[in-house]
Amino acid sequence: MASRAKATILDIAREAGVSKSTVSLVLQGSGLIRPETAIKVRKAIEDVGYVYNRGAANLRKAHSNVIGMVINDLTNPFFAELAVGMERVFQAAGIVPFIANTAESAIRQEEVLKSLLEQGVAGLIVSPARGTASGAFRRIETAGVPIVFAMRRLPESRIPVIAPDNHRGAFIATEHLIRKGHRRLAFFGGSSDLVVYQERLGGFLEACETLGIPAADRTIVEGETSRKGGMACLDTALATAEPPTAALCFNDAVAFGVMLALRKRGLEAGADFAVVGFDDVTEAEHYIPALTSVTVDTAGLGERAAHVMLKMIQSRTTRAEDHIGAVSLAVRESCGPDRNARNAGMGDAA
Amino acid sequence: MASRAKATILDIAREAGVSKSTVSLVLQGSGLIRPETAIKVRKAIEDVGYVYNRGAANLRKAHSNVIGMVINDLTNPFFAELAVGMERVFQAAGIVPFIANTAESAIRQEEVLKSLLEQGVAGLIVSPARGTASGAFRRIETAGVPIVFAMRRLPESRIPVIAPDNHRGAFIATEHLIRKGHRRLAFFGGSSDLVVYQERLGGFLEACETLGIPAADRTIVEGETSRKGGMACLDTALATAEPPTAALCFNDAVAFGVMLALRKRGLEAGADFAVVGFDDVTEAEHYIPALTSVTVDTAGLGERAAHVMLKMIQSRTTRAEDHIGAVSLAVRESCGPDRNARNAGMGDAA
DNA sequence: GTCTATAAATGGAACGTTCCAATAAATCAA
DNA sequence: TTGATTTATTGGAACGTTCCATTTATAGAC
Repeated sequence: MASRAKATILDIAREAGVSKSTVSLVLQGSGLIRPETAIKVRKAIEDVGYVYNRGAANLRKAHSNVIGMVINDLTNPFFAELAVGMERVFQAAGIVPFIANTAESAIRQEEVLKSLLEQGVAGLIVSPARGTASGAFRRIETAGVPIVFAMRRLPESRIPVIAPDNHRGAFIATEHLIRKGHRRLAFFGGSSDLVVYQERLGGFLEACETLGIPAADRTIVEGETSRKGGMACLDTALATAEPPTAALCFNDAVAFGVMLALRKRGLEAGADFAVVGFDDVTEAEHYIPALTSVTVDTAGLGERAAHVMLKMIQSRTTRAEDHIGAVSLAVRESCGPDRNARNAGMGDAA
Repeated sequence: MASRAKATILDIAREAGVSKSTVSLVLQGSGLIRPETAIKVRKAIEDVGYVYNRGAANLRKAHSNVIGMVINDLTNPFFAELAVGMERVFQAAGIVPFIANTAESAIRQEEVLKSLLEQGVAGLIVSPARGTASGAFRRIETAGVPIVFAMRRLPESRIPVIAPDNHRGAFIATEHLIRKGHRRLAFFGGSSDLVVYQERLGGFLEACETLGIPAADRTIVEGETSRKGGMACLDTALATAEPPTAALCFNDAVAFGVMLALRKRGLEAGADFAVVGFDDVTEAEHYIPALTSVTVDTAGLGERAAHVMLKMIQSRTTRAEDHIGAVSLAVRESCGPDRNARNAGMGDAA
């Protein structure tokens, strides 16, 4: 059925009895072409089953309308939501973003970035993988390709970042736990090689400091940012001499893991141990018990990142301002009623 | 910092004091080049900050090493798992697949496919959006681009499909419910414009037929394939004169919704109403109560699809066999103990 | 020494577009 | 009619690669 070699602009020209330039003009929707000619050409395009060769075109015009979106963990619904937010604005701009997953591997990330660059992307939105080397984006910067980081940043990079206010989010969540009457607090999950971790842990520590929780009453357990990691964190923490009564988790996945581990021990989140998550994925409010979590407006940040990218491309700059999104606490069931009211002082001996 | 115009193969040639052909050969790892020359060239490549222009290359060689993955709902963890399975095998083959999301919109899907085609993809793995027109892939077929469907198929298309055995999955799940003693069964969620729906519903109906559940005791409620859809289905079903005591759900998202709605009514999945899901996403076993679900080995199907694609590209064919994956039932808590044992006959009066 | 065989490197055409400068056709003013 | 202006259309060079056919250098056989 299909013709041997794929049709080109010249085949169309021959078919329609015009020159290749005319066809090109029609393809670009130029107003310089007489309507009847345009119709004739469009018909020929249909007839020969033409598909536009963007690679050839880019050779001349060098701006490619492809935007790459590099995501560190596609199976985390949080990032899927981020992606969806971005897509909304790109779609409106007539752009199809290509998503690539790095599965939290710096090596894979390098391959992915290389491939995207070679493809001639117009811009890159990246949530860097854990353990990304500090120079990993040098190549991209010198290539002059606009790039923005979403959700995560690199230690000393000058690349613009779109992210939630992690410090404040952790602060208000911790404050909430303390106001509920908890005196021995934990911070679960994540690892210190992530800037986000430092920000969130920083907020936690500042709240402890400000509201009078001594260092001795803080338990910090690093761990994988997954359900499994959360389960391990709880086990570790409860094995200590003076176990915490509440935990702020690095993200919701960790929090779900903690709640799971609690249930395995016959304890219940809310009643026996307070749990707060971070990111507020859609699942959080449907969980049993519903998870109290720091809302970061994921899709909104995605939209924001996309807008910034569009602006950078349009103004052919490689610089942009950071954007730190507002956060709030969605209070649900997983940290239970006030501890003071229920059994004041229990466990405050230390 | 960055040089004005981006470096090309000629800049490298000048820098290294060789011809452009030599540089090209080095780039392709040809053995015809003297090692010392190759080293010299590679150094020059570094020095000028060269990035390979795959578009230009494809203009000559016309096979592009890009594979597109078109997915209908990225926020469904089920599809994310599918994507991850595919990535595993593509990565091993040194290919970076680009993922694009259609968000279940046929219009968006058309844009996405067009863009991918223009980019010159070597192949396409597609999970078609709901309501895809029957001719939507004609263009791609005539362009001679290999394409396979994953998870979903189109009514009368000849494009190879990689999917689980939906009919059998639904059959064994239904059989399980009947053997547990349920006599009034429901099928929740999905809509008849999806072939998958017809397959799953078909398995449900065949099991009912075979095991003696009369049509009058079957409740079929179509609905969105989401939590929300599942909640609505339960409400509808329980409002009937002779409500069902068990339901097979179109997928896990629907099942989660059903369990949520049960809880809202003070009922519990397992004890008061049996729920079985389909797809067995990782969340299923962590849910409370853990969801009984039809396991389809999502990641495995993803790998399979990727392998088939690779083979098609390699043998430059556009045809391949369908692959129907084996399924099994992961029995967990959401359909409770045997109904016969617990309170035999209750509700069997009708 | 020359002659052949092999190894290494090269020039040039081609790929499918875009876009500039140029041409051809149509319209208008005088 | 002639020239000037506007409207439509067109040829050709350029974009950055690959790859074929050559050329040049190196080595081996006589």
